Amino acid sequence: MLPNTFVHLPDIGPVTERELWDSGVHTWEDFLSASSLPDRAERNAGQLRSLVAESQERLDEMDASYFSDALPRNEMWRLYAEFRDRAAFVDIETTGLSPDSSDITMVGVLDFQGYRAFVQDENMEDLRGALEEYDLLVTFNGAAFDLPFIEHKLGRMFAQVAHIDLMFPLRRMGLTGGLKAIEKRLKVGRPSALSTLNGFDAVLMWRMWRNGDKAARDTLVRYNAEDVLSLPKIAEIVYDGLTDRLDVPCAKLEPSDVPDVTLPFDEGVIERLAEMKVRR
DNA sequence: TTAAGCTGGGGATCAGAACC
DNA sequence: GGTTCTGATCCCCAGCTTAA
Repeated sequence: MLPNTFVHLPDIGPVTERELWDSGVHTWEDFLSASSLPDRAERNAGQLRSLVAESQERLDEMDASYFSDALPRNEMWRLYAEFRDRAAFVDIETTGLSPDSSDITMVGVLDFQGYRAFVQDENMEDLRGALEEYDLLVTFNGAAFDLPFIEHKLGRMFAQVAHIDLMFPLRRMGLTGGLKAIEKRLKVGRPSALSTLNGFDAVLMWRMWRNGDKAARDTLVRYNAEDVLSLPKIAEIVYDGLTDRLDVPCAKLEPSDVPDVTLPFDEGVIERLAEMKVRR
C-alpha cells in the first residue's frame, strides 16, 4: 500500500490522492512515468515528482522514520506491509493508570522471531536497547498509554520510531471497545484460561508476586504474552480491511506466521485472584 | 481514576475557475 | 483586473475512548 500512497506529499489530501488513482496513477512508478496528471497534482508537478522519487529511495533504504514524519497519523497503518518484519508489537503492564503515581511492572515485546518479557527488577534496563532494534512499533492504544508511560519512566526513546496504534484504524472499521472485546469480535487469539482476566488482574498478580506468590509472576507474563500475540493478527485484519476500503490496485499482504509462544502458568493463580477479589 | 490523542465539525485560508 | 464562487487543506477545539 505504501508505494500507492500520495497523502504524505504536500498539498495532497485524500481527495487528490483519489483523483490520482482514478486517473490510472496507482503507484509512485505510474506517477513518475505519467505524461500528464490530474489538475490539482499537475500544478505542482515538478516538486511532487522529486518528492515521489525521494519516497522510492527512502523505501529502498527502508527508512520508516521518513514516512512516519510525512504521513498523516491516521494513515500510519499503510506502513505495515513494508515494515512488519522490522516491527515490534508492544504491550505494558503497570500498577495503575497514571504514570505519576504508578510503575511499569513489565513490558512484552513480540516480533516474528519470538516474545521477550522485560520485568521490573529483573531486566527492565535492557528494554531501551531492545526497542532500538525496531523501525516500527505496533500497539493498541499505545499512543495515549503504553508509549507515553514508558517515556515518562525511562526517558525519550520513540521520537524517531514509526508507530501504528491499532485502536484508531479499528474504530474507522467500526470496531470499538477494548482489546479483549475486539479480539472476541474478530475471533482472534486467547483460547486459554486467562481470557477472563483484565488489566486490573495484572495489577493484582504483580502484588501477589511481590508478596511471595512465585506462580503469579509467570502467570502475569503469560497474560501479557497473550495480549501482544493477538496484535499481529489484528494488524493484518486492519491492513487488509482499510486497503480494501481504499479500492486501489495494490499488492496483497501475505499472511505471516505468528511465532508459537507457549509459556507456563498456574491455574491456581486464577483461583487465588478470584478469592482476593471476593475479599476486597 | 488520569492523561493522551484521535475524530469530526466548523472556520480560516488559499488557489483556480468563471464571470463581468 | 477585480470579484465571486467553489473546493481542498489546514488548524483549532470539544468530546470521546482507552489503558492498568
